[in-house]
Amino acid sequence: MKKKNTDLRIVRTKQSIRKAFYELIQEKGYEAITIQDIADRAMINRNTFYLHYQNKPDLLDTCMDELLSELQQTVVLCPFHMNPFRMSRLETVMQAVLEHISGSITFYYAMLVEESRIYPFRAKMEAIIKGKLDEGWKPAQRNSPLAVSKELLLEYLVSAFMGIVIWWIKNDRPLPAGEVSSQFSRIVTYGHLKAAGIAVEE
Amino acid sequence: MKKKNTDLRIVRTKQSIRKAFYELIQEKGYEAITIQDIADRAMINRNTFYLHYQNKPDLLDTCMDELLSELQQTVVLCPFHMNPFRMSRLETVMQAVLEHISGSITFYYAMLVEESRIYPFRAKMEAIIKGKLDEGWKPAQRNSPLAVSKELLLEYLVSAFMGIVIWWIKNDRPLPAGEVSSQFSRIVTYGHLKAAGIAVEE
DNA sequence: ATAAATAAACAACACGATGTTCATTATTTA
DNA sequence: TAAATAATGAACATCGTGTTGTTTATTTAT
Repeated sequence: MKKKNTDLRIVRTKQSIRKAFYELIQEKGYEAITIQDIADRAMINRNTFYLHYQNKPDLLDTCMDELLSELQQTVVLCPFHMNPFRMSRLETVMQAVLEHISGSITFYYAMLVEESRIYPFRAKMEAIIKGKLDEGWKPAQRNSPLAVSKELLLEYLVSAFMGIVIWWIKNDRPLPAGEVSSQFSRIVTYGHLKAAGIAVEE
Repeated sequence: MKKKNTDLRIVRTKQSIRKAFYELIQEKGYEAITIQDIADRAMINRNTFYLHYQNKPDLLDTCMDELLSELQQTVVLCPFHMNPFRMSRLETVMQAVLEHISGSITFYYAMLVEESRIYPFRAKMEAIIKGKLDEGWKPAQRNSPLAVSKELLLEYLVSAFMGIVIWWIKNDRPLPAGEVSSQFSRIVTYGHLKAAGIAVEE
């Protein structure tokens, strides 16, 4: 049974807060926002904010969960084959995600891109790795049927690289460095099907 | 010409601040640290902190740059072939990075893992993607010479996936969603060499 | 060795944001 | 129409920040 906020004052206030928050996030970034900012923009008293949310992180959580549950829906309902071209599983999911994101691009921008301005460590580290991987590219072969943009490929490599590194740190270094390195290298080089020895429904 | 801090008081103070900061970061996380915390731990007056650093982010920046310039050194000097087994370029760099990280594991943990507790959006989104990709795995083939751990492979896929998504958002959607999806899918499936039509020195 | 320079300590302050309390006013629901 | 409750407005204590003086201790230069 859903607790329904039948009182119009409540839904109206919550809406204004949410709207103000989204606007402010893209104007000055999450960190710089004060409760007073939100109250001013939403044209409510600052106390009223505390009537509905515990604090700023609480509001953020609510917004995140709201949007991510939409994403969840989008992804869960995502069929294995969604069109006549028999797109792969990954391709299908990726496309669905990108299209969902397009509908709420400013919030996703704030959450995923702005974030790296406040915690620039990951981005700085990525830049170093990227610089190294960027050395020694050979020019693309002409008319290669599979050719992808260099920029995209480089981003792909660096992201996977960083992801594995962070996974390794988070899980308290479950494998020796040499083992991780060689497995990573194999996946990158041969693709996930061959590398894994795993069959994935395509 | 290097500006040398010949005054022992300065180097001593800076060292204590740095040490205190590193300790506190792993004890309570960056966000929760106050200047007073650092001053107490370093056994200096709070004002003395402001004599050397502008604020907390400034101190963080200094520490980051210090560590990342070490990483830079490690990576730049990283030879293309570092051992008789003819490791690939990626493998070599990965191994060097992991070994470097092991030497400062607590700071890297704080910067790369703890971060996601403060900005949990990316992690939450990753979990959704991971859940979807985790469906429909087939068991690994026995004795596959290239077999890698499922956990590592899944992390690899999700990280690359998220990296491309963020790249796409950050660069103001430079390609249509369908194009990104199909290129991504190709790289994952066929490996970067075939997918790119690019020869990379191995 | 001594004097000038300066790092560090100590106290005080203004400022801004947070989160809470309480009385009052406005709006909704019964 | 009356009771319930959402919203307002003012006040307050608390905390962390960053700054400004003054005094003490240590280092550097003469």
